[in-house]
Amino acid sequence: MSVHRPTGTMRRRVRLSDIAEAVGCSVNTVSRALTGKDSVSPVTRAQVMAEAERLGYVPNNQARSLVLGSTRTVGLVITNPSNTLYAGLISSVELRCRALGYTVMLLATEESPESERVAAESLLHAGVDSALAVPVQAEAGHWERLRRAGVDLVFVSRELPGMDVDFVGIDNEHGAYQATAHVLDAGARVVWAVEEDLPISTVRQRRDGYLRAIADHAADPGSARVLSVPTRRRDSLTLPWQAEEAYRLAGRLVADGDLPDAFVAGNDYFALALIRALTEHGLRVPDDVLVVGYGDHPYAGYLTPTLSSVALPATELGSTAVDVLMRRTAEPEAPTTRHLIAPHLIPRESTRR
Amino acid sequence: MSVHRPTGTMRRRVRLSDIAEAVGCSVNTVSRALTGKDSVSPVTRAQVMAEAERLGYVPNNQARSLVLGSTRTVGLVITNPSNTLYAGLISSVELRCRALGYTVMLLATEESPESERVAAESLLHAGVDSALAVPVQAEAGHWERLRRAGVDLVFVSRELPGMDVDFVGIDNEHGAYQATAHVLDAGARVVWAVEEDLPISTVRQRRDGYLRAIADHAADPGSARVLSVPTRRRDSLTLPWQAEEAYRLAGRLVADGDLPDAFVAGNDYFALALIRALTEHGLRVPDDVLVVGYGDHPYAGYLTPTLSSVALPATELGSTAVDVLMRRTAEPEAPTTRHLIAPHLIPRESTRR
DNA sequence: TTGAAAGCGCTAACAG
DNA sequence: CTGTTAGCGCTTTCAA
Repeated sequence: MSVHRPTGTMRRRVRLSDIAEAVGCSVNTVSRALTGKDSVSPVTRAQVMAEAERLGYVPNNQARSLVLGSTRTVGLVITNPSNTLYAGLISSVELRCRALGYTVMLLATEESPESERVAAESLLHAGVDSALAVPVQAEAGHWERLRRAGVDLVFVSRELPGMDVDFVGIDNEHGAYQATAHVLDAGARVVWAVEEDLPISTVRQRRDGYLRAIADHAADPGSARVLSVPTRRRDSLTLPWQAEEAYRLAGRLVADGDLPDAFVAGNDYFALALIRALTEHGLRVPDDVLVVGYGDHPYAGYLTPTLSSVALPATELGSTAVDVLMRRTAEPEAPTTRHLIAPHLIPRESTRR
Repeated sequence: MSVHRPTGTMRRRVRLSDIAEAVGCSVNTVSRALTGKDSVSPVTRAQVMAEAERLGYVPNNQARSLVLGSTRTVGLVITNPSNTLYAGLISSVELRCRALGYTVMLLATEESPESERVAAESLLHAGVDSALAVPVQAEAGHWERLRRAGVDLVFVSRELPGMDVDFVGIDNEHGAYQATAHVLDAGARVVWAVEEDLPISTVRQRRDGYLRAIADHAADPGSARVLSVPTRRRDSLTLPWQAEEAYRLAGRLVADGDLPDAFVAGNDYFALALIRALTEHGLRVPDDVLVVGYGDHPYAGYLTPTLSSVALPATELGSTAVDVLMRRTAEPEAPTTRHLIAPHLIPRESTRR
């Protein structure tokens, strides 16, 4: 522990007027020179630039935002940064926004409607120009209010039924369809789906995809069954989601001798937990039961057995979302759009017969 | 696709003067009433509050920041949001900041020094009051500049040698020591460490811990060996870090018949890749070789074998970091502090003899 | 307790 | 091409 001392001189922040004084012109001219307006003589501009550089001028964004009426900030409301998909989303959104000269204000809701309402409120206070949100999907009042306040909004990953808002998501129906068709192709006759018990659009879409694949390909469509895993979060941020619950679920099924030929899991955590539970009861994957995951966690290719899973293009999701947001800002009256990005199945050992 | 229409009236934002007019007092009185100053009569205050509520007043933070000279924003500079530890950090920092009335501005550097410099610049422009950063650890010039501009700074997770800055991190030396001592206790005689080839403090600390444990407990200290895995990122955001490289490394070792009794991995990805490579070559974990991971990924308890790993308290890391930051802001001249949070080993099957 | 006036740092009109 | 003037919405002196 040493004594803290501000390194160097802790001088007052440089303002336009400082440059103006140094150069010998008006504040206004400095402003125009710096913001690249053409109504400045080359020589004056050069002087201003040089002086700004020398003085280490950093524009005051508060002042600028105040007069311009725009903060060049986009809000990013995420349910859970620890979810691989959303972690990737955060990265790509930040990257794209920065490239466009926007700043990202991050809010995490942890799947709590209350927290989400507060988050929307924060966005309003912060004066963001626009926002990207993965809605918790309980209420929509705060989102409506945000838009009414002039904040452009785009929903990502999950959509809110009644709301006429741009949406960028993943084609989960297709993803689940692929996964299901895949295990059916691999010879499974009875295939069950395991999903989160959250009332969100992604879960519904996956279920639809699963059911459609069963209807299209299964020998006995009546064997379809959707198991719901309790996912109500109890506490923490760092999470084995409700892998624990999926694990218990599988344990019960095995104990009851009630098993399908294959499981289509709603996420990789579930898949892993299922495999673990099956393995502990002496069953083998893929020999006795096939398991497909969803999300293609970076771990998937290194597990034993390696896990077949549906890869979700997080990066594309994020960059597309930002692009859509920018387009919306540019053309507020344009028709609402809906983008679905196709995920793709990556077959590995867990479904190999 | 339906036509986009701003829901409801897209009215002008409500200002203090609107409230003042409605109530019949001065703007100034409204301001005092709203900010809880005591020099306002109870009745006026009530009127103001009511009117503000009715009109849906939202303070303009740009204006407020401009005059107050504070944005109540903290910058959070992270190398990689997809890293489990940092994802947890993001959540907990956001949570704590929000509770304190601060907003989080997120920047991701992707381990690039150049990107980090730009990030620091962005913080300056955005006018954050303070910042939390996981430094890439190449240069420090931009951090110095940030502090000189009056931005309070706290390094998280990794520290920068020469800089006299508050630090909140994990006691990796201790973590690696525990992991190493654990496998030694479990009967391993030759234990090797596998680390990332990044020139960052965490890697160095883990190596130190490993070496100290070997010196303390190993039958043959000369058998110590530290393997470095190339981690230079080539492209993407979604990453199996360089699990691939670790996998190759292990493959080569097996091919050469050059194996220890146990591996102490620098992260869980490495551990998983090692296990996979060993398994593919007919070796078994833990029967033939023990493997300990680092980070305790939520998956760890569901792998086969379940993975022994060192759990890192991400939540505590984040909340402590914010607390330290706030303390620094409150007392700019206080001595620099250094907090180390203890991680703890979670023994599982991969090291069970 | 309240109001008038000034100003945070910047940009946008409008003259010159 | 440049300077003057005004004002973004808010808080803070300072009088009344």
